[in-house]
Amino acid sequence: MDLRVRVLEASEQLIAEAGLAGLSMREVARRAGVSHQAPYHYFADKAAIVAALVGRGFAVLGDRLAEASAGRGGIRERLEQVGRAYVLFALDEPVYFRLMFRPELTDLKRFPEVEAEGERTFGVLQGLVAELAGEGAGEEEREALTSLHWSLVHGLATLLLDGNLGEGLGGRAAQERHIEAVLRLFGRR
Amino acid sequence: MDLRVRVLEASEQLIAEAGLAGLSMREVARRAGVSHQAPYHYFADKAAIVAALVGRGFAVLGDRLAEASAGRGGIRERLEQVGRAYVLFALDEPVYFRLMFRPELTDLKRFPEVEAEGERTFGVLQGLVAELAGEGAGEEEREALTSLHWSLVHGLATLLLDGNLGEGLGGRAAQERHIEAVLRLFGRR
DNA sequence: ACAGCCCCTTGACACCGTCAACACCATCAT
DNA sequence: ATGATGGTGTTGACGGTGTCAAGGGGCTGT
Repeated sequence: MDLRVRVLEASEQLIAEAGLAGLSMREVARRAGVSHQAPYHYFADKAAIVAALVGRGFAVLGDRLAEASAGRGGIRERLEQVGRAYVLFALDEPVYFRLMFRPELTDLKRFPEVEAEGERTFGVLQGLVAELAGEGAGEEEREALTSLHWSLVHGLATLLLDGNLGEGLGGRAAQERHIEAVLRLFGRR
Repeated sequence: MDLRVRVLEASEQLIAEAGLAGLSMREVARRAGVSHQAPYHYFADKAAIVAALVGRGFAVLGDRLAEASAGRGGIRERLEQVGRAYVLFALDEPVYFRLMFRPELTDLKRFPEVEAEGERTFGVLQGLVAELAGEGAGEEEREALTSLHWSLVHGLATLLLDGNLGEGLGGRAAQERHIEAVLRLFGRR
């Protein structure tokens, strides 16, 4: 099989096992069954591996958000669907989600195509918010409304993922109920 | 001067200059003007240094939140003040803020007193939200309301800090205006 | 004078990311 | 058929890291 994808898969698995700090070029090579330099034929350096994973993450999240936003219902309902999809993505794919928002690992400016993928993903939310704001809204208000929605789901996702929202939210079921409660509260406005 | 605090200050400065990934035990020792093993007399390992900084960060944030929550005005106004203080803390002390929510660096369970400091800090927000919810509210609803508020400000802080909210928010002034706009939007409910 | 402790140093080890040089092997033009 | 080429992988080295182990020097209390 293509070494390139083997490297990516080994990296993902390694992070899942040993955490972000445990990602090691040499261990990845070992798991892929090649010498410690082989991965360098496909990735310029460690940051490039991370960037590739981040790109994948953005793609998957983008798809999920697009799917959620394409559902039936009014703008508010669809926006809530997108928010739910965002938070659930973080819980489903903790490795990707964490990687995507850990700028000290990648400097995405070095990888413009990944950055572009990120903006495409973000665009889904942005478009929906613009629709909600209506034609008459000024740019500033639209931006604030976007930040409001994004901040809420992003904050909820990260806090939940890092276990900061109390120990009562141990199981997946409790987390999902909590997400629903928060979204419902937010939607009542 | 106490080597312990010199180590902490060198660490903080080093992170500010070289980023979280740039924090190195040996470089810290070098900057403190001691041998590479001297810091180990005060900190068991690298994670212990980070934990000490995190504790400091929680203390400072806790003070700021307490101050903000003690102002005049109704619950809603004070809650907004607390939210503002939270986001501004992230912008004022990016090193601390980032450290505080990067669990792969510390495993706070190893440092219960730091964890406790964090919970104390969190308690400020929690208390205020409880007041807002009123006596009649159930535990679940109170928790959801807490998460709602915390998620919003936490998400806003992290997205702003990582430069994810668009390039137009380069300067501090623009950031503060944006924060106000988002908080105003959120408060209108 | 001497034992003990605190603070610190020196030295080693395994591991890391990455540069440089080389080996293999399929492809392809001659 | 041959020889050059280029993609794919190797081995080896370098300087850096975190941390363990051992020792050293100067107070302090006896």
